[in-house]
Amino acid sequence: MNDERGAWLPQPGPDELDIGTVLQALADPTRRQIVALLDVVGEATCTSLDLPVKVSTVSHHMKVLRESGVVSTRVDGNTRPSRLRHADLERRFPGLLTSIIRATPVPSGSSTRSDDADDR
Amino acid sequence: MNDERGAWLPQPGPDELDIGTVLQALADPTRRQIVALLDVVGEATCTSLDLPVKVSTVSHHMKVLRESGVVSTRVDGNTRPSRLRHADLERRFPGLLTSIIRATPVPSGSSTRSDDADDR
DNA sequence: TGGACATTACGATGGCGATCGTAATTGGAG
DNA sequence: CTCCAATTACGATCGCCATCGTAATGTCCA
Repeated sequence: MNDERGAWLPQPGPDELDIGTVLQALADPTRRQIVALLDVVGEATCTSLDLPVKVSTVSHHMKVLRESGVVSTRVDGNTRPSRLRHADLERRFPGLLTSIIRATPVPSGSSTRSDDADDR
Repeated sequence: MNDERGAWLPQPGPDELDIGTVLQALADPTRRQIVALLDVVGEATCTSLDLPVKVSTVSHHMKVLRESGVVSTRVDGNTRPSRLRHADLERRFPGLLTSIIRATPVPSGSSTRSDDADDR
C-alpha cells in the first residue's frame, strides 16, 4: 500500500540534532569507521561495507547513526543505502564531522565490496 | 625536568591526541558539563564545580578528561586546578571543541562555588 | 510461484564504565 | 604539632551497550 518512490527511514529533523546523541553515536569505533567509509564512497548499504562485525551488527550501528541524525537512509528496492548528513551536521555543529573524519584513519583495503565502489 | 613552581599532572602531548579517546571522553554528559563550565570560568578544581555527582566521581571524570587530552591539570598546593586545552584541541581537531561547547547548555545556577570564579 | 538475498527485529550474553563509599595521602592553617 | 580540607586510589555495584545468532519480513528475478 506504500508505493511511494523515494521513501526515507525516519530520522530527526535538522533542528532536532542533539550534541549528546551525536557524540554518543560517534564515540563508537565501528560507527566512526562506517562514517569514514561513507565519506569516501558517498553511499553504501549494510552488506556493501566490509567491516569486522556481522551484518546484523552493522544494521544496528546504522540505525544508531540514523536515529542520531548522522546518516540518512533511503529505501531502494530491497536495499537501504545510507549517506552522511554532511550539510545538516555542518550547519548545526561546524567543523565537528569534518574534524572527526579527517582524524579517523580508514583501514587500508576496507573500501566497499564492489557494490558502488569508486576506484580501480 | 622537575620544576617545583609549575608542576603538571601527566597528560598526552599535543601530537598524541587521539580522536577516539577524545570523543569517548566527551560522550559523557557529566564530562561535557565539566567542559562547558571550564570554558566559562577558565579554571576550576574538583570541589569548586557544582555538579550532581560526588566529588570522587568528579575526580574520576577529570582524570579521564586529562588522560584524553581535553584538560590540563596544574598542581597548586593541595588543590589541582584544571583548564581546557583549547589551543591544542583546536589545532588538532578544528571546530570540534567549540561546536560541542556551543551546543552544550550550561544548567543555570551551576557556575562555581565562588572558589576561583572571575566572571567580571 | 519459488528461491536467493538484503534488512532488521528479537533475545541473550559478556564486558565496560559511571557512580558511590571509604580510606589514605598531602598541604595549609591555627 | 594537630586538625581540616582537597584529592584520589581502591573496590563494589549496577545498568547500558556492542556483538552475536536466529528468525521474520520484504524484494527481485527466473
